[in-house]
Amino acid sequence: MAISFIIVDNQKLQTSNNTAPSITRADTVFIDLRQRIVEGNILTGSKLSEPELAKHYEISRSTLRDALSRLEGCGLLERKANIGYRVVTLSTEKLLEIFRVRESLEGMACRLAAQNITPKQIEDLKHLLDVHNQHESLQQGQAYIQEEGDLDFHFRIVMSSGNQLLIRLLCEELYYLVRMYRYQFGMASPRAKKAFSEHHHIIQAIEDQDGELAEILMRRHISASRKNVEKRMKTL
Amino acid sequence: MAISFIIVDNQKLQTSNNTAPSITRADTVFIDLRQRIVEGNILTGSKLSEPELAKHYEISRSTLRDALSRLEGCGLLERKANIGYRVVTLSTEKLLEIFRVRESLEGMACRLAAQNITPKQIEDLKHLLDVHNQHESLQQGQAYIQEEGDLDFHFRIVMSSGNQLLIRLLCEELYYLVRMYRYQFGMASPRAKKAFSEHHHIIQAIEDQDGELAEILMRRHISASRKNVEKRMKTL
DNA sequence: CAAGGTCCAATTGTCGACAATTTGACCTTG
DNA sequence: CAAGGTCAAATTGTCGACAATTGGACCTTG
Repeated sequence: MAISFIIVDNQKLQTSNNTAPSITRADTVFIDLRQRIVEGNILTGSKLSEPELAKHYEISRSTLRDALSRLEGCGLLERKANIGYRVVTLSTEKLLEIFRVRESLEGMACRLAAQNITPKQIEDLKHLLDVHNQHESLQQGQAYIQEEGDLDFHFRIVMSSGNQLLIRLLCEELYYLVRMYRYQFGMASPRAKKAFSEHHHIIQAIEDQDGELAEILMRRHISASRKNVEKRMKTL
Repeated sequence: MAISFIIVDNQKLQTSNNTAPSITRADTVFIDLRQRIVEGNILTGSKLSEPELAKHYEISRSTLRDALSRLEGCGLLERKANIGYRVVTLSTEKLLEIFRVRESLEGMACRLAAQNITPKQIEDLKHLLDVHNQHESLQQGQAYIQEEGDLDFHFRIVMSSGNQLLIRLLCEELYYLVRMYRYQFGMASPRAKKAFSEHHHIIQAIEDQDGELAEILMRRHISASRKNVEKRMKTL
């Protein structure tokens, strides 16, 4: 049921090289706040009260501000001098902007993955698709899982690109925003079956080490999602 | 002589909408530290001593840490829990990663600029090229100015894309890293004349509203720089 | 009643001090 | 001499308090 191991894996990756995890109080608050924001438990666009939050977490404002500044770095909060932090406001325009950035960055990630991915990573990707396929046939319409699975797929491809900068920009920043939109806009895509097919073709291109094709396919895949949103936007 | 108005313009853009600039002490330290890091006055890879820096700027550690956390958000500093902040270490591998990301993001920026740019912005771009051309013919070999001018060109195109996310990722984060590499690796490109020609073609495609071509040309332009670095890397 | 000014409460920015952790020197021990 | 332990100095993490700024209620004034 719970497919989104993303955050956990992400954390592990950052600290697995060192001997000690070395988790700090600001870290835990950062992670908890991030989840609350992404899942919409803290309302979009709302202003954060530092005294209130500090009391809630039973920490000092200094520690809280440390966590908040990191959330700003992820693009989940905005800050104005002498006014404070606000949760970013979601909008269809911003969502379309994210699609454009993802289209270019993940296209490149595919191109690089085609030449850098390991056999084991390919097997894992294929296995992931199988799992998704089973879930899909068992309980079709469960768009939530489908969407989370989709992001998991994209996540792994980016990780396989081997480009640390790409990984940071997408997996540690943009994908949290993406998840935030999915939670709060609840976009149950009617593209489920098409998306499966597209994922399959993308993996095939990567396995064939055809980076050029893999990039094109991924860009089309994301572009189709964007157009889907644009279409729905016009009907409203 | 001084072409890099980039930072100033950048600041203005952020605060021009509000009535008050509302500059804070952490802001000034942030900006000053950013410049010192980019220009290499603070050594790459060196560890920052919070007490020392706080004393230097005559501020408290809290204020300093505010500035440092923002620099971490820009990708100029790295932080480890209980150990502290370090200036990022530069490497050819990382530089190549940046080129890959720029290739994809700025390609998209060009595509979008082709459909969103205003006539005035086009004129300004052409004027900028003229200025660069004059500087080039007057004192050829002054690679420093050429390189700064090149980044200025890229900067303006991204600004013309109209995509706020792209603008933030490139103009407010990645370009400071790029400038850092240029200052410290001092890559006097032998591509000066070619680059001029390429810039010209890119502007033409944008003016013709041919987004597809503009993207291809920009990607080639950046890809050529990357290959240039890769070639040099092998000869060493 | 609208426009503007004045004040006070609340919030953010900044500070210095203490607690927890790391680092390195020094010592012990096999 | 190498490996590991111990301890102290230095550094980072965290805290609570004060200063500066903002926001809004209330009042004044045309």
